[in-house]
Amino acid sequence: MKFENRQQPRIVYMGTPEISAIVFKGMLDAGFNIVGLVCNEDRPIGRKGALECPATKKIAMEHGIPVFQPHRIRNDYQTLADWNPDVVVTMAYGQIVPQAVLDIPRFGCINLHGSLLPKLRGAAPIQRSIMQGDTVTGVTLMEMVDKMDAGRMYDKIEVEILPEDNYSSLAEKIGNAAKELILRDLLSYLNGELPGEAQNEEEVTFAAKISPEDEKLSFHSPVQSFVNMVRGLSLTPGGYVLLEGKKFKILSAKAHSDEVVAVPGTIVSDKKGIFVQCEDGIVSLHMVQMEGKKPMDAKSFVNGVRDLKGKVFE
RNA sequence: CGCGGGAUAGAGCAGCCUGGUAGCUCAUCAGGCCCAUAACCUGGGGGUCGGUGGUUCAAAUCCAUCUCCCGCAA
Repeated sequence: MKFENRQQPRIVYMGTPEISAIVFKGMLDAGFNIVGLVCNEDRPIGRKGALECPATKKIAMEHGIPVFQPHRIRNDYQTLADWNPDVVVTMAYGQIVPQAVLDIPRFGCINLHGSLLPKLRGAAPIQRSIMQGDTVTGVTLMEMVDKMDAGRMYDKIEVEILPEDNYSSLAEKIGNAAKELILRDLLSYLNGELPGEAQNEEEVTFAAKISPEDEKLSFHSPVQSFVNMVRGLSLTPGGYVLLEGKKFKILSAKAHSDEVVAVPGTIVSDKKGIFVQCEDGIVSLHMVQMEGKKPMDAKSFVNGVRDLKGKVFE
């Protein structure tokens, strides 16, 4: 049989955060028959311990779509099986999907991955692409197999990374590209019109999850790599350095000059901003956030601190 | 009761411990200097000091309580 329209296939969508919600909502708006959402559990967010539900769950509730939030999909997937999907579409679900689940839908499980595979397999492709200074990345529609991001590739969309992009802005672009990709390809995929191609294992690179250590920035690096790290971590979680023992987040920064006039980390000027020495030049900090304070532009920060010039970031 | 920081002019902060009619930097307005300027000089406007009670002759400051914001941990 052949799927003639978007109402026919029974689709289960798996995804948790905002970027995934963009795709999820896009599919709903386009008229796909999504019979259920699988997302991670509600998590206590913030200081009050109030439970916050995933972005995708909010969309599902607005559309009256059943939601399944297994603690461990590895052991708990009967609900998904009961939905009897023809296909499972995943983006940024947040858990490893076991083979037993991959075997449920007769047309398999497909995933939208935020990189141009085989580059940047893994948990944080968007952040890592910025951190390593890439100027182009993208989204890949791929088959899910029992090995992380290793399945056949069916289609891709390239996304340009502009110098002013950070993780947040790029994630939004990737989310929209992913939406476009799934909308144009899903029926073709189900009808067997996308042959796909295997990934070249020799070109594989990995995008490791962002760990707390990754969030600590160092001025002992070239200006451009410093700026790329800041971009890759912004707006959340935000890279930081220490100023007199306190956490000082740097949410945006820009290369300023190639002068070297002090040891890395030294604030060489606090006129109209914060200018800090890096290994091979000076970086200008734009948005910053002191521990316990709101984010503010560097100029405002300077107004409230005396004798900032000459201090050294750790 | 998870730990901690904070709320003072449009913005960022100081003052609070040791109560006595509010100060700094920036922005803004006016004037000046200058070939010129985002630079510099002079002067001005702008604040019920988060809310509510209490102590006191007197509260930004001390006590109680409430609201909101943020960092960490999850």
